[in-house]
Amino acid sequence: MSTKYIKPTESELEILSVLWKNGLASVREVHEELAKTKDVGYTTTLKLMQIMHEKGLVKRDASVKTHIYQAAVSKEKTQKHLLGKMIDGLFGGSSTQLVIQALGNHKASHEELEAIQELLNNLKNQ
Amino acid sequence: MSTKYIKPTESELEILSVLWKNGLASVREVHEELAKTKDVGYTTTLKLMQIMHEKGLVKRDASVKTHIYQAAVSKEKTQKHLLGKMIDGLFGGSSTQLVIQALGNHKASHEELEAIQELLNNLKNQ
DNA sequence: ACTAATATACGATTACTTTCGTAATAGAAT
DNA sequence: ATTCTATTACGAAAGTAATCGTATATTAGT
Repeated sequence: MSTKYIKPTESELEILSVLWKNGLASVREVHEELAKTKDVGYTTTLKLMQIMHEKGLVKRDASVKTHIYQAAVSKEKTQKHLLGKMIDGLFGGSSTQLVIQALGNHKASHEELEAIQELLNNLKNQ
Repeated sequence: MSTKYIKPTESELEILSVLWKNGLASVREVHEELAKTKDVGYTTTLKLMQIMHEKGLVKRDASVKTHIYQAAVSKEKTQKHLLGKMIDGLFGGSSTQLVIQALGNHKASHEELEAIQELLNNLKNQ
């Protein structure tokens, strides 16, 4: 039995992204990062991170005045969940369809294409 | 200048999926389909489809008693939009990262792998 | 024409998300 | 110690999404 997966909201995902990049961060640091691309108040970020803590999406060290947060859910698992949901809901369960769309619409460098080629070779030889 | 993209909500996406599959459908038909996997009332589906009509997500023929709906947004464009958003938000802008995740986590048949290979070859030769 | 069945319209409620103001608290500076 | 500053806590409001009950309208059957 695994604990229920909690789907982060969009704003929560933004915060998780910062934490995944930084590892550890105070509310202030997360907020500064968000403020670069978004017009939002400090207490809003704070509140969201508190809610995320209640939900178990982040952990925090509250032993010091300025609480230090970190993600409690892994980037990979979250990606996997949301991707799976998208594949099921939008691409009829076919990851291939999604891959084709993704490759078709977004430019990839030669190195990236090689990386995919390698993965593809592995999958073929199974 | 293009008209603003309207992001369908999750429930709206479910309805769009039915319409993309059926082409044309009444509220009743859409509802029956949703009811297979979801516990929801008829008027809820109706209301959602009315809202979608206001938003321009669906078209309808209201000249007959039982209105006939169809999607007003294409599956491909919607996929592209949501995929792009996901790549930017969750995969650091790298479609390759997403492709690798997708291929790694979800089984693909030999035929599907070949289809991807072909696409890959095309991309390489550009 | 009347009744039953099925549809739409619409408002209200509930739930969830995001927002921020204000108060309380802790630490730093003087 | 007092003041200033940065932080957390908390509650409430605003915004968005989903739900459904009830009223109204339309059609088909008798």
